[in-house]
Amino acid sequence: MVVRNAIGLSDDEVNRIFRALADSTRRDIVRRTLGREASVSELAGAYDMSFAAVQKHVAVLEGAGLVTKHPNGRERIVRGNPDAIGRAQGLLDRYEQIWRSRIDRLDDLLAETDE
Amino acid sequence: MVVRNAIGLSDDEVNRIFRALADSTRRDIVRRTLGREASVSELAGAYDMSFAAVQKHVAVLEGAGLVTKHPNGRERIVRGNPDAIGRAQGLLDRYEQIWRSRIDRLDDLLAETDE
DNA sequence: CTAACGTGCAACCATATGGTTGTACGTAAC
DNA sequence: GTTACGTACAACCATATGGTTGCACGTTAG
Repeated sequence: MVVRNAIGLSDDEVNRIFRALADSTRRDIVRRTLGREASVSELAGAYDMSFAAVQKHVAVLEGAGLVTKHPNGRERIVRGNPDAIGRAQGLLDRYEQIWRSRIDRLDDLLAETDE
Repeated sequence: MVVRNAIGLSDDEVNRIFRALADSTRRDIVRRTLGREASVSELAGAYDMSFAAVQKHVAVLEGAGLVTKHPNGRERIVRGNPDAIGRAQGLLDRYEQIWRSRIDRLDDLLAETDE
């Protein structure tokens, strides 16, 4: 059985999401395609690297669910997926909650000391 | 000159933050040490891998600013750093903003069509 | 003082990652 | 129909990553 967290993502899916975001080129592709969809070759033209390299970056993003690819004639249209961003935010939110609960426990300790 | 984004982090710093979060063991260390600080060997005892491996994971997290390490006798106390989590959230917020601004532009288009 | 503990670090290994070039193939344009 | 375009994919390479073991060294306990 695959372990899933509260957000409904497996550990592996979370790994892929953060891994995909850990590269400047890929973050830029997400930014671009969230604002306005683009074909793979259109994206490739924007970076100083081979078409195949950009193609790989898009594949990594697609594997993480951060973008989707839709065939359109001979082109593949890439669109940023805001849902995946939301899921990543949800993950970070949980860390903040843990931190807050720690603060609460510290407050409890102080309250006890006051008694 | 190092390029910095609106959050005040260089591209490289952002890479390190997401890279550090792209590993289940490291995310677990962050969770643990956000809730309650722990020594490196205490952490090492919690995972089925060598002390050195855990030590490396802590080093990666420290390099990303996600945890801090404080000497205490012969131990090193590891604490999760909630500020770094907040910065990562700030980054994802910007993506959401881009998405929203896209929606706004689409709304504008529709509004024009309605006229 | 000596033994045990906690840590840091180097060397090593297998695999993953990020890039390249080259080839093949469907689609569009002429 | 032929040519050019957009994409996919394989092979290859250098480097990064995630793990190991072994050793050195400061600190604490007996």
